[in-house]
Amino acid sequence: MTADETPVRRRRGASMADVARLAGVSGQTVSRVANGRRNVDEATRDRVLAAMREVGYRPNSAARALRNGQFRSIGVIAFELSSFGNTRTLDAIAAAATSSGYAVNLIPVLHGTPHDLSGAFDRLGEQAVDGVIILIEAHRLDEADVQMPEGMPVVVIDSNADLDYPVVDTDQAQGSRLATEHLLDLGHRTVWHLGGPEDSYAASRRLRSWRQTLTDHGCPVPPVLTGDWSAGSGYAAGRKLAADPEVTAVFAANDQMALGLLRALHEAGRAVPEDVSVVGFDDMEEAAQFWPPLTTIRQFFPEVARRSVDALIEGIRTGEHHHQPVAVGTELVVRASTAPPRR
Amino acid sequence: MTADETPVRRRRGASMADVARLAGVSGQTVSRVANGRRNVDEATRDRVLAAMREVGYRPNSAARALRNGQFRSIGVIAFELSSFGNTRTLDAIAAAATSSGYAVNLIPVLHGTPHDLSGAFDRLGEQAVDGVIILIEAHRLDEADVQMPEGMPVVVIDSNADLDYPVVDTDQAQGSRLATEHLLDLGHRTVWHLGGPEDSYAASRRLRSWRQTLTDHGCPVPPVLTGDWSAGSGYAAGRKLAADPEVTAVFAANDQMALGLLRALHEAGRAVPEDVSVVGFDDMEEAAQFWPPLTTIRQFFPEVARRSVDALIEGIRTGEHHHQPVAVGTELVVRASTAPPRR
DNA sequence: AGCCTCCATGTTTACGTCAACATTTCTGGC
DNA sequence: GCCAGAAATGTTGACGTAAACATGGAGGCT
Repeated sequence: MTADETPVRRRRGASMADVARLAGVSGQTVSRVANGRRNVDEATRDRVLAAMREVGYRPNSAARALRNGQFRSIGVIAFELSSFGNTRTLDAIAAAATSSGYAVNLIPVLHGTPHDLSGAFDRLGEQAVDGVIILIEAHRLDEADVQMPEGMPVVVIDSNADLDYPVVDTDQAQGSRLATEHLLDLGHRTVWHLGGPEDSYAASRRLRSWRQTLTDHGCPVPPVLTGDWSAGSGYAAGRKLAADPEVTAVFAANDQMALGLLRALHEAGRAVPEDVSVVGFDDMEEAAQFWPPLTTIRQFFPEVARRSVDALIEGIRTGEHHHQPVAVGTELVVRASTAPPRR
Repeated sequence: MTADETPVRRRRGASMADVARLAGVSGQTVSRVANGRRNVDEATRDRVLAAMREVGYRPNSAARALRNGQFRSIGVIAFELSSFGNTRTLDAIAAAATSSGYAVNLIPVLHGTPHDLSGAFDRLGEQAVDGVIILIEAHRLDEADVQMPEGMPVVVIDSNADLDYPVVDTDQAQGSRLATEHLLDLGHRTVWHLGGPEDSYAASRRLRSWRQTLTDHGCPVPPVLTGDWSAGSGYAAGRKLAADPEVTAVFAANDQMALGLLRALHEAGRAVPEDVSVVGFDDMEEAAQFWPPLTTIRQFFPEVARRSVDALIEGIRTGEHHHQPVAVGTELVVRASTAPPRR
């Protein structure tokens, strides 16, 4: 946090005034050219453009933001990029925001950062952003030194839908059902589940839908194993599953845990898919190269990102927001890790 | 790109003037309190702080930036976050920058984006950043619609060292040597290499060092296979390697390609590590859960990020930069994918 | 007491941009 | 050739902040 006192020797760039002087026009005319206004004479415009090039003029976004009262920038609050889904989503958000003319401010959540005394404001309030997309579990925000300034437009990804913010997310329930039914359709008696952390809404919705699907099909509901999204936790859980000969089909709540699960099964000498079928969730790029290649549920991150950015920009524009949550569908990708149960 | 014309109804927040009025002091005193200056009476400070809280005052970063001539924000130009290393680095950069009081602006490089007509300035120039960290191959910048404004401090990660910018990076050569020598030490006659894309400096340095190491040890240098960092390309290359019984040890230029390589070897019925030993590079979190767990070269991304951010801030402060490239060391992590060659 | 210093606080101003309004120049119609 | 109206261009001011400078009062020293 260290507010640094060292003064900065900042060579300011050329301003509109400089361009105006050189082109022999008023600053306002330069402004008009810079903003692509139509009411400027062709010859004048060319002269101004030339002057701009000559002095290397760049609009000062701070002045612009001050004048306009908005930054043309959106903040993305992310906890850990290490999670595959968040990374993909962030990437897609950046692309979507850029194509809409917005910059992206990445706001990491650092816990345990005792905030600097004097300033009574939180980090987010100081950020130069017009709105925020929250990419982490909402409840984590409480632990952190970030709190939502009043009146700041917000869109939430991966959270429960009863928040007072618009929510955009993958349709977890649909994906989960797809995965579970795929295994049941292959003839498995039931499907085990390796869930994500309990404080994740995405994880709990996947879990709920898996349970519901089993119930709908009249299948017994085995006990749930819980991981933390990491491959390591998938391995730990996998060792237990591998030891149980009853287990013939497992739905892991993400691909990374599925990877650890695969390792545990190999180690225990249980063949995939002959002895045990495995389905993941996400369809990360590597999933196709797992051994065996992983059957999984594909998420459409760019779509989620596009919708989120659009909803946020809408909120910024109007100051209002729709409360219908947006759910983006998923797709089952069948690969070699699933097969009918051995006789 | 669509520069949108829709006007925005932006409810401005409280300004210093509002706080000043409420606290019965001048705006300047509020400014002093907000910036933690010492020369303010205790009682006055408390009164101002209370007023701030009451009106929900937040400093306007645009005005601040305009006044100070700097944004307290750094830009990170990244091409694709999908690459594991870049993601980790970005994450670490965000943490490091935040802890130094800088915000992070994510600037994706979108190719083929014809820039909006009127504005003659490039995207980066309009970004509200004091400096830039380039996370992509420098030559890609030429293809993109981003060009470096003159006088903008820059730090480059993963590039050739003869640029006019400070370069911070993992010590690719050292890591590559570690990997190669580990395999040679185990008794392998030589080591094959599955390289990254040719236009990557990191890849070419890993390749060069691998070759040098073999030469130093008097080992034959097998032909190089080239991938594009993706697991899929690792698989494609792996199929060729798996078909050659001469191959007993492979050094893949990153873990993702190593994953594809492992799959290809399994598919071909060649046991790892009994028939073929494999070493990766990166030590991504999943590497420990590959089958078999992958021996690999660990990179220290937080260290790279910390150094980059520090160097950039230094450049922002002084306007100068050191040209000594910074190389962050790596570490060999031995897991189950490597063993002495079968007799 | 007289004077000087230090410190809290106030006043003025500029940072770069652009909306709003003011002014000038052009166009066309009669 | 004159005038209305449109189009091009100029002038003023405000956005919120903080540096520079100004003021005024308390306390210390001879």
